[in-house]
Amino acid sequence: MADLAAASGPALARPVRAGVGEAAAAMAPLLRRLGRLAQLTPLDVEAVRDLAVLRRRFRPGAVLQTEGRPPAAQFLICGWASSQRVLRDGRRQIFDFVLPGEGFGFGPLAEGRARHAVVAVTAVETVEAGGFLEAVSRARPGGLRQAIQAGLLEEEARRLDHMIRLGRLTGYEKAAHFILEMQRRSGLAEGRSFPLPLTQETMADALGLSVVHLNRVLRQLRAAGVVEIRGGMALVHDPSALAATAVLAPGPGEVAAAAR
Amino acid sequence: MADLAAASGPALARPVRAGVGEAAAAMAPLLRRLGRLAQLTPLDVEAVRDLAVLRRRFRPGAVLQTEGRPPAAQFLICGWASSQRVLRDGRRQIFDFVLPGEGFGFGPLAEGRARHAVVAVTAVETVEAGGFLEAVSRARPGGLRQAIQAGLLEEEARRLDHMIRLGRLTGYEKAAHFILEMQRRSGLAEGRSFPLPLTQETMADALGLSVVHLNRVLRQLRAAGVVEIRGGMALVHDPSALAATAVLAPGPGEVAAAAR
DNA sequence: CGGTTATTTGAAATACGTCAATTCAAGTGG
DNA sequence: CCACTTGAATTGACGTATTTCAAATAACCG
Repeated sequence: MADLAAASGPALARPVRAGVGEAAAAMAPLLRRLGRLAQLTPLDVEAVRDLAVLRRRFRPGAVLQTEGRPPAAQFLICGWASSQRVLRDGRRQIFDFVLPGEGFGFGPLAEGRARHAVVAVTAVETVEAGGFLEAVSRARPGGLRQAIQAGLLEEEARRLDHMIRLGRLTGYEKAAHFILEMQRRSGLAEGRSFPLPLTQETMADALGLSVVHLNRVLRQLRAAGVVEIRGGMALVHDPSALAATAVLAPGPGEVAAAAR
Repeated sequence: MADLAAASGPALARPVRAGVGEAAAAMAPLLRRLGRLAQLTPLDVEAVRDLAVLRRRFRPGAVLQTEGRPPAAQFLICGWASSQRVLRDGRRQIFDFVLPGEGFGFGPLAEGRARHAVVAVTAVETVEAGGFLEAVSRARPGGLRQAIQAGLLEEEARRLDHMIRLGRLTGYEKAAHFILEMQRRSGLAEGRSFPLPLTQETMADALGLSVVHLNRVLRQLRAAGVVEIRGGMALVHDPSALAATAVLAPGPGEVAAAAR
């Protein structure tokens, strides 16, 4: 379990304005994801590209959104962040991760005070998207607005899966379930490997396990030839075994088959 | 753990149109709750009262909303329901409960297919609120729309609490945490007792525990003189001990004090 | 009252957490 | 290039939490 009180000192948010040169390229992950969620017009793409000027850089442990404060809509350009809460006695629960191209602080829940903190897990770059989004979506209700909406829907679905994972899966199943979700999310579900830059402590706090137990469960998955995590990458050796172990609700496409 | 496959047979949704006579009185719980969430105009109140004609009755176990189908916005007039999902092997996770006066199937998530089923836990009465809501909120953006929004925010907050409960609390803490949440939700937080019409099996499926273990944990809470559940009522003997055991995020009002 | 469902309890097995130590990997400064 | 540090991954031993199985009440309902 992470002692976050100790970590918050050296890792305070330290924004750094980036140059404008490599702006367009940096926004690629965001455009890719938004494009998958909805059809974007050339104007939408332009607007997103312009966000690059607002890039800010943070180091691991930096607090991107404080619990109890009104949240500001942001996109994550690169790196991973966690949405989490820490109890008084130090226990931590991670609710969700924010991957490159994903956003946080959006949605109707954005009004009032944030119910969860968002913390950089790796080095991270963000762009503010508050006022921008309002302007764009008001001008043209399609594209971007729809993409954000779709993103919120996915987040909602993930949270339900996460609750099942936390409440009704064993440690072994939790790990498999989590890795499978991350594979699907990475957009590299076809390949055998994808980036998973999380420490075991972080994963443990997401899965509601102790670090030691997670470690053992991962060893079992490795020994069974199912999946292996090494050097920030997950290597899926046996996709079907992974899917079978992760009692996951059938993915999109498998739904129709299961109905029969 | 509930074997819901077996239960679904005799408990199919069986709507029954209710008379119009006692209409106004029946909507009291709904009006009370909506009124707490936002300021309602006399016109709003009128509109809600008119919903009474659409009342439908269900028996315990009836499916109010099917997973995978497009949801229909509804209010629960009386009785309790659970929002849940059941795994292929019978394991069940309850995400949330719907109490009298609360709604489900609202929000942006309502588009597309429902990610969770809603099932009557007790005998239940509902009213459809789909088209009605659209009409009212479009005509006047205040009151009702605001109340629904506030309800969604509360639901969101509850889910985060639920995740912490599932992932990071012990069985003993889970039970206390849950009972405290239900007390606050009942609107009877001042009194020492409030209705809690759930079987231990249902609570266990919400808390991610086995029925047997929940039973033991409840016995401990009873023996410690903290709280007792009997005959569908929860009796809080020692409120401060209950709050201390439930590692719950401080309630509204305690927040300011904790900030100092 | 009889049949069903919920609660309760005991005993045994397992999953999981904690404590403590060791190994491993990646810097960092000499 | 080599100590030397630091943080993460790994392992063993042990204690506790939780589940499972099985059975015995107890409460409910027609």
